[in-house]
Amino acid sequence: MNYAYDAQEVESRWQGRWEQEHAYEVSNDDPRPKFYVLCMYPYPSGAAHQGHVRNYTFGDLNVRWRTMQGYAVLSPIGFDSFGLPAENAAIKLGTHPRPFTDARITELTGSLHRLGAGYDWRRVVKSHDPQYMRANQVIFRKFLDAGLAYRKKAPVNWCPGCNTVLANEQVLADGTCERSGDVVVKKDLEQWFFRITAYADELLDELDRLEWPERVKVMQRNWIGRSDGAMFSMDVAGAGTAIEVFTTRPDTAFGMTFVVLAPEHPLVASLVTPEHAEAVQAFVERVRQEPEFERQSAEGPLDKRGIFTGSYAVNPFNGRQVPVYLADYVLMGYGTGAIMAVPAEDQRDWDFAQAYGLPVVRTVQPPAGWEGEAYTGEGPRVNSQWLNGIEDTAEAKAKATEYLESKGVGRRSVQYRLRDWLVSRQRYWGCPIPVVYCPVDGIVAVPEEQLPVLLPDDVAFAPTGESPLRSHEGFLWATCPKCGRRAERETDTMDTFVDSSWYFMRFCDPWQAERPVDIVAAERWMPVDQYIGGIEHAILHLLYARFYTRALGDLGLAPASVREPFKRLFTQGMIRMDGTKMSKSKGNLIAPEKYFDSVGADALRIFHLFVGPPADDFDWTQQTDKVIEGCRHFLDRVWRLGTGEAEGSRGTDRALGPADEAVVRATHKLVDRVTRDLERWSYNTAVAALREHTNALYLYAQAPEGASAATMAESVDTLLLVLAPFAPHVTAELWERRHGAGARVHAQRWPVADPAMLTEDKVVLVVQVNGKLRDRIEVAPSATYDEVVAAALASPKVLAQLQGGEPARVIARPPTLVNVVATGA
RNA sequence: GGGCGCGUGGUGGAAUGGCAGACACGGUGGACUCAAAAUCCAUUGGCCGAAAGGCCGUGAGGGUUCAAGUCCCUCCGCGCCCA
Repeated sequence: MNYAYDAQEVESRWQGRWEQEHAYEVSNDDPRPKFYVLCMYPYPSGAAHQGHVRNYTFGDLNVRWRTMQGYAVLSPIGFDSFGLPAENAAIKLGTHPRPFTDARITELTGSLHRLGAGYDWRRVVKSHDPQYMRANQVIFRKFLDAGLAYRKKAPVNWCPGCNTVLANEQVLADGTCERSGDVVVKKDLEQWFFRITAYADELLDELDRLEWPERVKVMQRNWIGRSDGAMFSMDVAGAGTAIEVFTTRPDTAFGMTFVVLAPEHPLVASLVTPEHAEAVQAFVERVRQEPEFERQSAEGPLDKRGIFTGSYAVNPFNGRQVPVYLADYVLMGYGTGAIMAVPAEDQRDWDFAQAYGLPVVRTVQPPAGWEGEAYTGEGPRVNSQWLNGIEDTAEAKAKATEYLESKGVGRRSVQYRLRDWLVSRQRYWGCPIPVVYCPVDGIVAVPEEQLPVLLPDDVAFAPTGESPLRSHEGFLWATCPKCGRRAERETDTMDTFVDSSWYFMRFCDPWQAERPVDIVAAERWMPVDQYIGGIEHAILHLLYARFYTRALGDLGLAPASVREPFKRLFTQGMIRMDGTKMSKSKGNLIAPEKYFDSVGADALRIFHLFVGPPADDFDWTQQTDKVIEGCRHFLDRVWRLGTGEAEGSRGTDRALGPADEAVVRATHKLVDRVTRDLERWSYNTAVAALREHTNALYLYAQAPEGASAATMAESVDTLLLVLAPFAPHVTAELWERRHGAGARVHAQRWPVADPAMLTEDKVVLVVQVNGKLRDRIEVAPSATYDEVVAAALASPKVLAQLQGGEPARVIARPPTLVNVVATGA
């Protein structure tokens, strides 16, 4: 291909200059108003892929644009450098994860430089840096002291592929590991947890205040899953024991016709009557083998999924005895592991009742003609004694709860779907949990002055499935900080989501050696004004980071005033190929380096900005290379404008005519369009406006009457200014060529359109008859209602449509539209 | 099963209830050239027509409105989240 300029030469030269000139370094006492732009820091998997390019292009666009608008922009970058792939590679290759990771970071850093992204490289944070590990461990200690970190035995998700436990958030809906795809199994293990549930209400309520995509907020709301209801106990007839149940619908309790327990409920043994013992035991055994996701799914024949225990519970509302069943879909982990079943108002209970021949008692009257099964809508209470007639569910719930409280058998209760965050991982390449187990003192945190607990380098990686820390004598054995006896060191490391839960605050002052977060610097920069990343982090990372920000603030480790880390969030679409996400593990990568070498980084950036709405997924196809070529073609045209090559019939200065004035107006319009498009994240239409203007300037240059040199120069300069955040290298080069050595386009002020120049001197009046376009008439922008109506009714095309008849009605929106309604319409 | 989102030319996509298809990719024609590449210009939703022009057209069907891709209802298909 013959290109108008040498992109590789221009790009590498400007990348060097930005670095020499410290162009995107910002000091914490910069007097300008602050703006914090952050892209989710990458896991260093090697050279950048197209997803990175897209993400960091969006970020850099914001950084450069906001800088030109006069902000002190904090634009840091770091590396999420702990994690399983490095360890798996080490096992496979017989190397160590550290040099492997460091090499990948070097590669990725190279890609980011070649993309031309403007970062404050002094502020780089890496998860595996000893300073960062120390800070992580300091935070862990504080969590432990505050009761936010605790250890308990629990049935946890074990991934046989990763040889470690996983957080609930890392298990997909089909019961497989989000990373390896293996089926996750349940194991009872002692593990470390973070008490994220302590913040459940706040995490839920304050979602409303965030400028985040609605669907991310919905996902978080669902994940937290707050249910308001009541808890109450029911005596078991003749057993001297009671079952505690949680329900969101205490108002329907008169319709309870049975009770269902989770098969692993501790009361099961004492409830089963001798004649049912054998069958129940077999059932419990079978359910234990079922993966949890199957138990929760609505599929499968219900008559195989439950069993009668032989016992009866007493409904405290009406004293009636109802049979007690076990069913696999009731889970011990939610509520109390026991539910009251009201088939009339719950579809799953209805299905169960049908399968086992249990009665149905309606307590909410469905509307006339109701043909459905369970009815969950509003209606008057029936068959419910003192609740009868109440229409409002909230009122009925409150009355039912009051009744339970007055009888001393129950109370109002709020349940969450959200569980505490399991943070232990039985893997090497992560931040060690800084505790030791002393035979006398039990769990003892490693004192702050002994931190960081580092990972030993002299370890052997073998595919045994066991962390090499378990067999490293030097690491394993420690001295109890309290009594000095020999103590065993914790060999579990922290979930890598711990690292990413607060790194954005570390960037504010990564040199702070004493504390994880420098309070003054964080007060200066936080919250992140614009956070950019993938939708796949909608729950995990974004929820953990919100929890951490609050916890650190409450413990005095971060500014208490900062409750939310990310003020505005943008979630970019995925790059897909053949219907799946483009990723290294899928082996369908199209490396950006190839395009850096051919069309250049600016063209690839323009492509990612232009190809569609940034939030939408993009399918990479055979035609994509052509589109990228086209983006380079656009930059070539800008180049020719910038260097004057395109000005074929260069006009001398002369009195400005209508054509020149049209270009001036178009230039103001360009500024207005691009600015508004940047504000609304509509980069594809912004690029369209830039291309449109470039096309217009080409035609202007070739106009037979010639172009005004001054008008041309001014318009091209403005084009370069607003293109500068999109294609930084080529605009930097052209600006310097046009304005002399040392001139910097990115140091210019972002232009502002003159509102007076946004109006046209003529507008097109659209004339419709019965809503159909019939004519276009040029009128003055100041045309009045009467004038446009008169113009429309004078139109021969309108007259032809009216066929001599009178219009029934005329609607006008001067100066652009008239709709003539003919008789009969 | 529930919730949310999305269906627009050959393709990616554009369109505060007011000209559907901006801007591109691809196609077609032309200029330049010995020729090609590159570049530049024109044209490009479908159907009828020599043209002027007309008719149809935003997943399907209905509705609201002077006017619907856009708002409302039903259905179909796809995607995501929760079950």
